[in-house]
Amino acid sequence: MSKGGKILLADDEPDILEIVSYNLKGEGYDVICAKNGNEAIALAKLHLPPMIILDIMMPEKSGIDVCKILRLQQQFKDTVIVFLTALSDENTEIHGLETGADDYITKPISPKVLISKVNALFRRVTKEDTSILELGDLTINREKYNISYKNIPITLARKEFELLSLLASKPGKVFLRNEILEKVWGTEVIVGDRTIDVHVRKIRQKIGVDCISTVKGVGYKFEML
Amino acid sequence: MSKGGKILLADDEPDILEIVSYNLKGEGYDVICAKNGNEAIALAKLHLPPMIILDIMMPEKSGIDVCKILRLQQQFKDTVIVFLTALSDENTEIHGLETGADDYITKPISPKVLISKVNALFRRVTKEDTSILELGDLTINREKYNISYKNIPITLARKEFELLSLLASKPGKVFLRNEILEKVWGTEVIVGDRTIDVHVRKIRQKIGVDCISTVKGVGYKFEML
DNA sequence: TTCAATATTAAGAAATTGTGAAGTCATTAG
DNA sequence: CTAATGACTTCACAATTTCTTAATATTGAA
Repeated sequence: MSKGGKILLADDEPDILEIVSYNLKGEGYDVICAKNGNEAIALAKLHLPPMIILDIMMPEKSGIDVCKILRLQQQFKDTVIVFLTALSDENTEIHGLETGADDYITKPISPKVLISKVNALFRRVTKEDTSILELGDLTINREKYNISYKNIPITLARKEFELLSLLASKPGKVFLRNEILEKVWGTEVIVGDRTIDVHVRKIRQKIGVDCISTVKGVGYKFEML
Repeated sequence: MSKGGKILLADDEPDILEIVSYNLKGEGYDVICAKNGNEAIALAKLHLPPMIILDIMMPEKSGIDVCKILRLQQQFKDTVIVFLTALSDENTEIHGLETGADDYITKPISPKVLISKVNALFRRVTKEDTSILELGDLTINREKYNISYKNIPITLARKEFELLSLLASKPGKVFLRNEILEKVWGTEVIVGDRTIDVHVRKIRQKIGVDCISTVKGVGYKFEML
């Protein structure tokens, strides 16, 4: 499942840039790299990423300086800013958080910790309250991960749920097969042509009412009849 | 099923007043109705309800005005204020939140969403019973760090307790494995894939009833069956 | 009618979770 | 100080469910 979030990463050490960006890309993030503080500020203004990871020790401008400068601007009010800091320097860590950072990651960087933190922070900003969808007799509860038709609970497997959830998020809209693959399966996973059909069939079968209609040659759409 | 909470509801449309108050009363709330802004302020001062639902477009004083006025007074510092707003006007929504509202509900009003939000907000205010959770025959005492099933005390280890406590804090909600790791173990600690399962098994074993259900590929949820 | 697109089916691949046993670590009792 | 205990984690593999594929039938738009 593609997360599709942009992350601006700034560090003067090419190795760090390389390893961190590799890991984040593997998680589906869009990574923009900067080699120093000034470049970071310029790219931040250009891309307005929801998350910025800054090394503290950088030429031109330190991560702390960059953070201070960005925080002064309204458009970076809600941006998540994370510092990269050497393990030894605890004072800097504290200093960083006081400056307006949301978290910090200590070097040497453990890919697992990095990913875990980034995911956690990202989830915090992307929390949508679209948890309950009501569509006629059909109720989809994203939080409870279940659906019910005429108040009778129906169990869907993960892919089925995500597929239905996607289609139902915009009733009437036709989702192209590509679009569905990208959002439910992600860009990296390749599956055969018939996979979507099979899932659609299972959903139709389980719900018992045809709320998904086929638009031949185009895609599928959710439609309560 | 009386929750015993008072809610002040202000709207100039009798139909809305009717339908919202009907639904809230059905949930056990005490509803006080006001037909305009001034009446809302007067009734708020009289009853001091823990929650106030305000339509934005009202004669005499708009919901936003009412909110501003109330927020200036110490006694409404912790009152939960929710706006009713027409779906179209997104700017107003934002404006509302900036004015000091806690949430907003868009028209047309879906009873389920309404109730769900009101319950959630009410729960947030009524934080007192955070320490003792009662879920059917299961009682979780967060303060004493122990639980009992059908009045028989059961001893859980710390991680087990925290895990159960987390899941039970939102019955029905599916907690992703990531979410669980983050909240019980923290972002820094990395544990293997099977760790959560093992703890879940121990909890199931000790309680004897399967109150934790697996949502394959997603996570776990608490559910008294 | 034609034919590419979609539906259907069943089977087996793949992924995820359950389980028992064993190992590590810290704390406590003797 | 040492052994014993219990909490926590890991591992290997079993059990289960979910997902995908491939083969065939059916559909519907041009």
